[in-house]
Amino acid sequence: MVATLGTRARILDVTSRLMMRQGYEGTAVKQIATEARVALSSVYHFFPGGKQELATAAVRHADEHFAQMLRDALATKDDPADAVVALAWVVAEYLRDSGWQDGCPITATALETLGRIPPIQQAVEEAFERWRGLVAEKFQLAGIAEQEARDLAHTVISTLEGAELAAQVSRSAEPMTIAGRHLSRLVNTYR
Amino acid sequence: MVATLGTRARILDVTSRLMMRQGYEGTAVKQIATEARVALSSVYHFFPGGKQELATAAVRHADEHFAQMLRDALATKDDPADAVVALAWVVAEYLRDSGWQDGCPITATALETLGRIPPIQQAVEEAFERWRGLVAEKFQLAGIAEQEARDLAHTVISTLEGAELAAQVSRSAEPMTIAGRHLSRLVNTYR
DNA sequence: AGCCAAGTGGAGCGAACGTTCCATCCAGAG
DNA sequence: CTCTGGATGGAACGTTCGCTCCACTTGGCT
Repeated sequence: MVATLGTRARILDVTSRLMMRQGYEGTAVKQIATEARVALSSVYHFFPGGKQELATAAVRHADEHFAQMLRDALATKDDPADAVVALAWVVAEYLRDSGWQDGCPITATALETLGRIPPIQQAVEEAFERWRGLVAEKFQLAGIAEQEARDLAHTVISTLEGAELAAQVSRSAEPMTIAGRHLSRLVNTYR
Repeated sequence: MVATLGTRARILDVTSRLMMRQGYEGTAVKQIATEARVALSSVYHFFPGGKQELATAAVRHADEHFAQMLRDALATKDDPADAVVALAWVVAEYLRDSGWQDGCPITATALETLGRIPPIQQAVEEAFERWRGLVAEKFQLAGIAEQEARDLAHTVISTLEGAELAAQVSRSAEPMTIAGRHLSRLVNTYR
C-alpha cells in the first residue's frame, strides 16, 4: 500500500528531524503529526507503542540514513587518511547547510534517554556500532590490522561526534576541519 | 546569609545534575525543588527569570565544576601526552562511578536548546572555550606552538566529549581508554 | 454492487507542565 | 521588645502533555 508506506515514512522522517533538534522530551507527538501533515491518531495507528516505539524507530531510521552518508563519503577516497578528511568535510557541509541546526541525528535523543528507556539506548548502541564498522572496514581494506582498525574507528566516530557538537555550538566549521586534519594525521601513524 | 547561599547552591547542584541526565525539557522545575528539598517558590525567588535563567546558571555552575576536574587531572602529569591520558582516565572513572549515568554535564542541555535559547547556548560556548583553554595552556607550557596547541585542544575536547557519549551508551570504559591512547599518540607527533 | 480493513478526524481523558500569588514564617536590626 | 524584609509553604492558574476512543471515509477485493 503506497499511501501507507508514504505516511509511515513521513512520520519517521519528521520524528527523527525534530528529535535531532529538540531531543526526545522536547518533541511533542502532536507537533510530529502536524508537521508530517498526518492525523494524530495515525501516529498511534502506525506506532501502537506510543512515543517510545516511535522514537526507537526514528533512531533506527536516522541510523540508516546517516550510515549511507558515511558510506558515500568514505567511498570517495581510496587512501584511509584522505577518506577520514572527506568524512569530516561532508559532515561539516551538512551542518552548515542546515544553519548549524542539524547535527548527529541521534545524540540528543540518546543523552536524554540513557538508562531510562532501554529500547532507545539499544538502538543508539547498534547505530554507533554500525558506523564504527563502516570506518573499521575501510581501514582494514587499506591494510591496517584488524584490532588497530577497530580502535581507530572508535576514535574517529567519537571525535567526529564531539566535533559536530562543537561546530554546532560555535556555528563554525572549524572544529570539523581541525578534527579531520588531526584524524588523518593519526591514521597515518599506523602505516 | 549562610542559609541563602546554601539554598541557592543546592538548587544549582541539583539542576545541573538532573539536566545532565535528563536534559532541559526532561527536567521539571518541581522535580528540582523536590530533590533539592526546597520550596518551589524559592526556586523562582532565586531565579526570577524562571527555568531558562535557572538552566543558564546551572550550565555555568557545571562549567566551573568540570573545569576544576580538568585542571586537577592535567596537573598530575608534566608531559602533555601523559596528561591527556590522565584526563581520559579521570573522566572514565567519573563515568563508571556513576553507573554510566553521568557524562558531560552540559551536552544534553546544549543539544536540546541549540538555536532556541540563546543565553544557554552562549553559556555552553563559553564553557567549551574555557575547557579548550586549559588544555591549550598545558600544551603551550610543554613547548608546543600556540596555534598547534589551540588546534590540538579543540580535538582533545571534541574527542573526549564524543568518547564520553560512546562510553555511556555502551556502559564501558573502552571508548575512553582508546581515545586517551590515540590522543597521546597524536600529541606526540607534535614534538 | 457489496464488503472489509486501513486510515482519518476530532473530541476528550487525567496528569503534569511552568508559573503566579499570597499568607506566613523567622532571623537580625533598631 | 517591635519591626522588617528575605525566604517559605501551599494552593491554584491556564496550557500542554501523551494517549484513548469512536464514528467516519476511503480504496481495493470478491
